[in-house]
Amino acid sequence: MASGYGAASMDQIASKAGVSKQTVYSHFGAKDALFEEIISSKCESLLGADGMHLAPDENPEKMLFESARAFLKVVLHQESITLYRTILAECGRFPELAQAFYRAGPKRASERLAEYLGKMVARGTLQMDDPRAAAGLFFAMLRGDLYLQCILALRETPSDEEVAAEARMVSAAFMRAYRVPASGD
Amino acid sequence: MASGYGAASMDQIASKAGVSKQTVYSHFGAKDALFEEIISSKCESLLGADGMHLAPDENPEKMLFESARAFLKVVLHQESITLYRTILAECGRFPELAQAFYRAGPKRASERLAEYLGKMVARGTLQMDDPRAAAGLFFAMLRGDLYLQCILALRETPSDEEVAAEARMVSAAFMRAYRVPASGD
DNA sequence: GTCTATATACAGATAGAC
DNA sequence: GTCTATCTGTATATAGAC
Repeated sequence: MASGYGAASMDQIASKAGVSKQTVYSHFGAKDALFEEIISSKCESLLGADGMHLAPDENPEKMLFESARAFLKVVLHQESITLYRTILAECGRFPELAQAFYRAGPKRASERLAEYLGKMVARGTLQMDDPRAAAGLFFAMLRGDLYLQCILALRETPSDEEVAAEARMVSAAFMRAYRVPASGD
Repeated sequence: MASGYGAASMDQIASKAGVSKQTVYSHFGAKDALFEEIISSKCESLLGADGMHLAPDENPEKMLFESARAFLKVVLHQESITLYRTILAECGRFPELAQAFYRAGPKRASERLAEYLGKMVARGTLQMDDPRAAAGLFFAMLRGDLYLQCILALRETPSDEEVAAEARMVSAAFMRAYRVPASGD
């Protein structure tokens, strides 16, 4: 994960695993098969367990804020960032890994939020034409400047306070865009 | 650009350039120096010329829509996507390239938009606490699901119509979040 | 099953002729 | 300045002993 597909040699891998190279080949057959197994496994373990608890009876801005914080916590984690970089670097050679990543992460999270937003619209708590598009925008806003700087390795992993502030800003902006307007607006 | 730093061999590069390997070495000295020259040059040529014409006297939603379209046109271009993937893959080995990318692209665009948004706030056309944060959210929304799918090579480059629709959706959402509320709201 | 030793290929970089 | 030929290291993958 630290070196990427090309730079990580089978010698290094065997050495770090404390076994010989032949043992690695006995278990996985070839380098590309080992790589696919590692990456698809990481997609599930890192992105699979989302911490979103979208209770329809709670205050929606609070729910959005907590979801935002949980999402940022996951995607800003160093392992997720390394995973994302690795998949992007090799998505030409291993297209199925990009799909596994997309489905386990962004797609799943967006679908769950869209379902919640749909309920809020039905209740008259929020107002929007397309809950799926709105959910996409919500997570897109969370992949903002802070995320970009972390992905590009231009800054350290943010503190919990910075993450909370970012989550607060995004959930507030989302609410301004999709709240139910007061009468006269 | 098509292979990335590790997989692109100096033999291939020399062959594609129609010269011998020694000629490449005479001009650039080493592989890393050649790589840095290519990438930083691409950062400027691809991201430097932004097509944003932010006229303060025009309708702000129209200005935002046109800026959104121009931004998407650039970042969804195949060359920009390849550049971004390459920089992410090598940002550990070449941190200064990530900086050059960030400054030439996201930072520059965001600063220009923030300046425009500040003017709109001063005029009372828009309403927001932090124009820089709002500008960041605007471009973050444009790096949404469509962008993510292109980056991950999960779909083809979108048509002009799809780009326009995405730009329309984002500029509309931005306006809903930052418009000046009517009296009574 | 796991090891050491090796086959084969190709990488980045350089020497020296023209 | 540009070429061909070569040095040196290291990669993936395999053979065969224990």
